Amino acid sequence: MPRSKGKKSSAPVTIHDVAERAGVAISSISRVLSGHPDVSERMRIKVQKAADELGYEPDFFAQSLRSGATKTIGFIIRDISNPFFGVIAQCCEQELRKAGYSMLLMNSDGDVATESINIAQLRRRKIDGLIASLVSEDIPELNSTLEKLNAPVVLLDREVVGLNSSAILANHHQGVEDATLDLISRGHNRIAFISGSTRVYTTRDRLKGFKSAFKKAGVAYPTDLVSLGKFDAEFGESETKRLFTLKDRPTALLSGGIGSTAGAMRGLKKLGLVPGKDLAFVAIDEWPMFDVYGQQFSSVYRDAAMIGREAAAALLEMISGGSPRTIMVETHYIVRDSSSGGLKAKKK
Amino acid sequence: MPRSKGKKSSAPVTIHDVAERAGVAISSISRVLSGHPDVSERMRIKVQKAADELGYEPDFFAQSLRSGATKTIGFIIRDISNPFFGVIAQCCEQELRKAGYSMLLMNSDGDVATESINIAQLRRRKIDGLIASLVSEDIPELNSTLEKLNAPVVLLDREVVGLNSSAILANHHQGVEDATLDLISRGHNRIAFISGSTRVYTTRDRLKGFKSAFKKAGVAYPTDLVSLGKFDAEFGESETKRLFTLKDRPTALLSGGIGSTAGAMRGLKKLGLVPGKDLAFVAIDEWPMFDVYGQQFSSVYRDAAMIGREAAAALLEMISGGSPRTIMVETHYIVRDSSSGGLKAKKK
DNA sequence: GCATAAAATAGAAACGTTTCCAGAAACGAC
DNA sequence: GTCGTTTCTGGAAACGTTTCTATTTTATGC
Repeated sequence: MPRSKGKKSSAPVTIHDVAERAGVAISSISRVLSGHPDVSERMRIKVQKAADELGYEPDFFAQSLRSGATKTIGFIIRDISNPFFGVIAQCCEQELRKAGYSMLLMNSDGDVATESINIAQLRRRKIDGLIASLVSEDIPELNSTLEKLNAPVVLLDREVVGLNSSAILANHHQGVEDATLDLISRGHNRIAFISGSTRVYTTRDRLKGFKSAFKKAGVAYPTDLVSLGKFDAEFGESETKRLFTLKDRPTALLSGGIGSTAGAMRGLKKLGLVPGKDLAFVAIDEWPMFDVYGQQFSSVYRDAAMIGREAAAALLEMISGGSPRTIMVETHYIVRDSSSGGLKAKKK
Repeated sequence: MPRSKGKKSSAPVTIHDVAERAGVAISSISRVLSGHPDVSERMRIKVQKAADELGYEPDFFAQSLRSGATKTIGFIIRDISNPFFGVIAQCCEQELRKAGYSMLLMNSDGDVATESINIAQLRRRKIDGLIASLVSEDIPELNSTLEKLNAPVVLLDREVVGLNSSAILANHHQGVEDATLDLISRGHNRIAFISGSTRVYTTRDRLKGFKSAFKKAGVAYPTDLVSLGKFDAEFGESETKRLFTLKDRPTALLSGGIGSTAGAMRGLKKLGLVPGKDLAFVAIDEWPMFDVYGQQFSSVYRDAAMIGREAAAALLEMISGGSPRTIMVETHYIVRDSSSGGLKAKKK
């Protein structure tokens, strides 16, 4: 018995009670409260009064069962404790709330199976729409799973071919290329790059920018310093340790995403290397308050709040019949202290 | 029409379809699938087979409407982009998911009215339980609003008198007292303290620790350096600026909570003051990765992941009939670089 | 084999809405 | 007045389950 008994909490007031009090049919109550046009002024007042007096609130589940609309949006991300996702979720929830929708939050824990279970759960809950940052883009059953949802979908930084969904994509390659070119122009050519799996757009687009910078600069692309695997901190840390203990070790590092950056920073610390001094360091995506920490980190910045708002807007648009669309969000290379360093030996 | 038509998506399979296929009554389907004891093995197999073949999934809303249980938990916090809350939400959601519950996330934006609207919304959605970090403890209608929910409640770091709910409280005063005593022993007596409103337990308990440290040390308590108002960064920044431009300005600062800390750091930066050098600085609550930033910040630490898990556990316990309980989480003063500084003039 | 109890099943009544349909009232035009 | 339209209202049928009650079947003890 999940709902506590409540000492003397009178049974909840239903549409029948209102009908009885107003002395009209229940269908009239429903019509008045849902703003149906064919209702006389006299009826409207009578019903409104009775409803107010009784403090009537329509039962959500009965409404959803009958009408099919749940006013509920699913939100799936790897990990809500990642502050970048946190900002997206916050802004998104605010926008959805304004429009009368509530948000069902689920962490996928970066796991394909968990993600799939979550989507199934959301389908049973008949969500009106889904906003998701998927673990991977090329899971075989993914498209059919999402289509079975029978609800509009907005993907965050993912490109799933053949799926009729909206997407909020970031223009990663631009920011990463700018950052890489800056590092090259400072004299670096051994630049390390750590990011997640190439099975998602995010990584592929970052890599594109990284590669094109070397091409544009006419410098050899350091294949051995590129490490792509997972977005989490564990991977970032172990790969940082590995790369920075190589014989011909890198002089600069780009870390892709909050998780990678966290891992990289921890790894560097354990190796006793200081960003901005012993190496040049650029983080892709910012931590909150990145600009005020004692040490100033360079970054490739994108506006998480805007991503959240745009995702909500795109979804609401689709719910009310609009077509899917793709929104491109700009990224910007922000130069701070940590872009220096790593070349002392060579400068001499 | 919120649910898209779906080109040829066959109508969803209902319990009637399964009953027809298996050649039994619909009540038998329900009994088998909900694990009712009075079911023959033959029936169980027959029904299971039919259900599997049709890919039957019970309609969530019909179930909830009839049974009253929604398997949904409300989660209300000020702001999910605060990484401290993010960790709590993440761990909490994981635990709830394991138990078959989903989480409805709502930001209160630190606003009493928004919070109240959110609670009303959750009531209409007949949540099975609520986990909340409330904006304030002494809103007049708060108790009745929460009681009308008719579901168990777990409060995060809040003490609401007369409410029959569980609570996860942190032992703030211990950590704050330790930190303050350390600063006093280093020679500080002009220590500033910024935190949120005293209308919540969090602030009151921190203040208690702050005050008792001065008493224990026999040092005059600097009333003019205590600033209590809001938890957000704006307040933290403006108060930091105000306090550190006083004539007899403080030599140390404790900032209460992630928001205050963010604001304080920004304020100090604008004033050109460096923590650990121009002043001693202790943050109450940690940022993720606090320990690896170039600059090492001292903190009063508490385990957010544990808070999230405990909250989920306490709620699930109450849902299955257990009594409310209060869990006390320890805090620890962690000394890092930023506890130094601020006393150069005096040292000479 | 027969009464009796226990186990298994079917049927129907909820749960609280929305929405369809039919009919009543009101209205103007003739 | 009668007729055809509108405008409004009431009744009832959904929506897809769970659960209560009644009935049938099976098992048990003698």
